[in-house]
Amino acid sequence: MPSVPNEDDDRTPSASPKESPATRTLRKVLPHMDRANELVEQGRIRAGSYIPVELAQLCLPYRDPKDLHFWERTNGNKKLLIEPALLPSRDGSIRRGFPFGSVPRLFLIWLTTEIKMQGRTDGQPIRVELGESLQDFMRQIGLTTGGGTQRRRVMDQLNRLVRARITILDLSAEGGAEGSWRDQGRQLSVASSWSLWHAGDDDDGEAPLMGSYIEVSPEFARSIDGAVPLATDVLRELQTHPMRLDIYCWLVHRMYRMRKRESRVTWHQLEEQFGGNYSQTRQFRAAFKTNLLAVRMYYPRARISVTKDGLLLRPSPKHIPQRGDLEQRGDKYDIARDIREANK
DNA sequence: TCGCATGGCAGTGACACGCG
DNA sequence: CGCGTGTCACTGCCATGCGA
Repeated sequence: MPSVPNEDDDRTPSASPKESPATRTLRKVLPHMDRANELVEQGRIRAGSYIPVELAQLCLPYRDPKDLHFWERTNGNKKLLIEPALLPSRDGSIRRGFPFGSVPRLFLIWLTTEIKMQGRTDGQPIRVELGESLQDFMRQIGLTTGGGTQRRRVMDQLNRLVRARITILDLSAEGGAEGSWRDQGRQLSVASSWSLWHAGDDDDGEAPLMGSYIEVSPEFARSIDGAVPLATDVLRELQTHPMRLDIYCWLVHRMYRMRKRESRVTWHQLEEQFGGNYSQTRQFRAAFKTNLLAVRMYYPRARISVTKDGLLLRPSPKHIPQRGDLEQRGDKYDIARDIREANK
């Protein structure tokens, strides 16, 4: 990522010049505008990746939840529950860890896409090879190749994701008489078995993922029916922002499935779905608006308005044009309109 | 109640260096 | 030459506190 040189020595935050909210929002999202317009202009918004519907609606942690016993997110009558992975160390000790950040999100998308490409529907176990090497794999999921730090992080997050217990609860189950109630849900854990080489265990330090594979759990394999199509080029642009990845997947899915004339989502609902652990709703609101602004640059035809109460969604052309849809080219992004809305 | 300023913490990327 | 490791700067998420 190119870093913008600063004229003054601004390592001391107090020395930074005063910025209006609009300027700050602009500074955060403007780098995306040219790139977004380029992708739309060149017709490069096309399906190349997929994500299961449940995971487009519910979010993994942005940061390490550390010692939490479980992680939960709610969207309408669906709840995502993640129990931490139990991670073996070389010395035989076990530690707990949640998958978090961009890596597991991108990996889930990559995995879903791989399964879809295999096109298997015979119900037999699906085995996904993780690539010739870790670098190869990282290129596939759009992570820039870096040094050993990056590779270790990816391996760590893969282990966390593969071993974590993921459950989708259905909260719509009606209550019975005398206070009785029904609990309904299903497992969505990623793998039923796996074989992962750890970089540190390699004798020569080469090709740490050679021979690594994941056998996809039947539940996860089933979840890719009707998976949401995403544009790989957009994912690459948003990859360093987990919240933007979540908003992008959710927005594409909502517009993909939208049947009603309009749909409203309150700030409370958005916070339950996307919010990290903000202590105040207004803090979440500010962060969400900025990130939504960045995402909308890649989906300029999404008819979405930010209101005092939340979001107002209207039926929109699909993000990924399908056969028969009109070409998206030529749709320029109206940044002025969205800056106004983001600062409402 | 809300917007805003400020700052801490943690994750991430770039880079230099050492090693085989 | 490729990989691992450590360091530093940058960035995003989030908290605290103040004033309108």
